[in-house]
Amino acid sequence: MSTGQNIKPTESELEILQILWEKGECTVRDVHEILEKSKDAGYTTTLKLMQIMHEKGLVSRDTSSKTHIYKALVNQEKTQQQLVNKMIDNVFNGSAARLVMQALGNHSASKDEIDSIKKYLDELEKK
Amino acid sequence: MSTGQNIKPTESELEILQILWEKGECTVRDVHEILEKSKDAGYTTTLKLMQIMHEKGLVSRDTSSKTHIYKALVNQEKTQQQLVNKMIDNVFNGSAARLVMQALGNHSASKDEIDSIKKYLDELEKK
DNA sequence: ATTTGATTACGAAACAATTCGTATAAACAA
DNA sequence: TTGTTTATACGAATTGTTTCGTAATCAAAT
Repeated sequence: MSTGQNIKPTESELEILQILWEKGECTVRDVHEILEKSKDAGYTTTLKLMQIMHEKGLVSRDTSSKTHIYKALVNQEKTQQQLVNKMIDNVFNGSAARLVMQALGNHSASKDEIDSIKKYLDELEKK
Repeated sequence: MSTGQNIKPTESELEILQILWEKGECTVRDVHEILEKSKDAGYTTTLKLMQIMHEKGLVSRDTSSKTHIYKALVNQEKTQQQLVNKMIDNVFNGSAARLVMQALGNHSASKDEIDSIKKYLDELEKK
């Protein structure tokens, strides 16, 4: 039971959100240039995606100058939370613990990572 | 790098795989009756999905009797692994730790769950 | 044998996501 | 001004997913 919108970015949209979350404000070209490195798509494709994201309310757009400036409107953590919860339900039958173990098992977490997770668990347990 | 197939079940396919993983062998009706509880779709929809899954090699099908018997062909853990890795990349910028914390943060893990995760982390750290 | 019920097969519609070609407009340089 | 470059807008093709109606098939009951 959440008060917020129901966000469901597609995969392509998520790629773009990632960039916007990191960079803050971006033009289409900014985004496209980063996207290009890992993906093979034309400029107008990126443009169209970002326009659609704007229609959906995922991003804001400043059109005061010719080159428009985009910014993520959805919160990174909230979005991540939503996607993780969905995956827990959808893929791990509701068990957060199993997801966690699966995540750590393969993805070879570093010792530092493991320690920070432990600390986090301790915190969590106090409450 | 990975030797195995590249599995990418859709959301509906995942729902069905969940059931097959739990139940083992199933007819379309078996699956459909379970699906119906949480979802509103017709019988032939479920049938069609399972036929497509068969074409894709996600499930096996025994057609020796009129009522066909389906079984998951893709491994549960491997599939989960693949999806989690994808999410780590796609949503958490490569940080497993962040996914873990996000997963535990909200989804109100029980004390038991937390303890079992801690134990798991200890094991992991020994290696 | 005929009817009834349950099953699979097939095809197509409805919808959503992705991609890109082309048109148009603005900014800028010559 | 005129041409070049860089934007956005728009529409449409393509592909993938989900849904379901209808037909054909088989088995079991009458």
